[in-house]
Amino acid sequence: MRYWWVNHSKTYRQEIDGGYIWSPKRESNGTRSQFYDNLRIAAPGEPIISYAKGNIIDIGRVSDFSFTAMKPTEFGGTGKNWNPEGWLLPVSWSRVAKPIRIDSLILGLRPLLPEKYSPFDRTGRGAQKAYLTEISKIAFDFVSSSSGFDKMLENDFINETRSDEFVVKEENKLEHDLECDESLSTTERYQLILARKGQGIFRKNVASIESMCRITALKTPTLLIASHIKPWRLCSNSLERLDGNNGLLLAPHADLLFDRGYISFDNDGTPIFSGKISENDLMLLGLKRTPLAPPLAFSPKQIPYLDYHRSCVFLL
DNA sequence: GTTTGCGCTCC
DNA sequence: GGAGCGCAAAC
Repeated sequence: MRYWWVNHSKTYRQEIDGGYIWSPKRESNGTRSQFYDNLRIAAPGEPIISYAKGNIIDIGRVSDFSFTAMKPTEFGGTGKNWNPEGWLLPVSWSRVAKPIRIDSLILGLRPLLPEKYSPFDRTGRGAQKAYLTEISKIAFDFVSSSSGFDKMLENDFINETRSDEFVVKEENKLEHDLECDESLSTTERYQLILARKGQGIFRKNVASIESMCRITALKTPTLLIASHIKPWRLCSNSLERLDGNNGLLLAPHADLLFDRGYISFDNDGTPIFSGKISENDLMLLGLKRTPLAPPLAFSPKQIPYLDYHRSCVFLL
């Protein structure tokens, strides 16, 4: 169990109301940031303290693993120079009974914060580049006991917002945009929308390249789902959305796990299972039995899509 | 006035 | 690559 602290900047309101935190994947100059990478590390159930404008007003719990998502439209002009591709981490937020001024805590809290990647600088000012920072249990308990929100975290989080809800929202918006896109022909629009569900031309294109589920060896066409390797919502154009090389035929449960990043593949066709899913669950799903489908190497045209899946969808 | 953003420097 | 500083900008 890890404990987290987030320094919201101008997007405090949007993130609390929306039930998430979002960061770019990279700094605007392209370099990595530990504060951004932390969104990939946070796991469901872990607590987060929200800090903004000198106050702790909200406390949250991570409600699902982070996933690749474009900068939320509700940010508007804020964060114009942030990279648009980022991580979205679903968080279930609750308001604390009484907001806490940071000034009343900082003297006691400062010595409990990490030397590196601290959310505050030595003078007690919010650290400029800090976003999501990991704090110790001791630091978390200190804030928690000073403010009496310990029991707010005891409730079950199983019904809280999952990544799927954000994904569906994003897809619906994109679909609406596609319907209104005058630069596309009617049939093209129709096919792109069918492709979202793995139907139409896209499925036909995939079926000409793939013949069975690469996880379960299932071959029955009526049971196989045509799944995008690079997710439909993240494709940059019509070509990627309809390209058969950007698809796999998967059994329904394998499709869901592939979609959510629990499964990916090496270029030689060997399945990779994420450490974020237990061996026992994989066994219960019948995905860890031997022998699986024999690995079949991917073609050079499929590999860029797989690279994308491993780096942007697969759960590390 | 208070908090945040950005560019710069230092190690 | 991370931290600190000063000043500008935003609220």
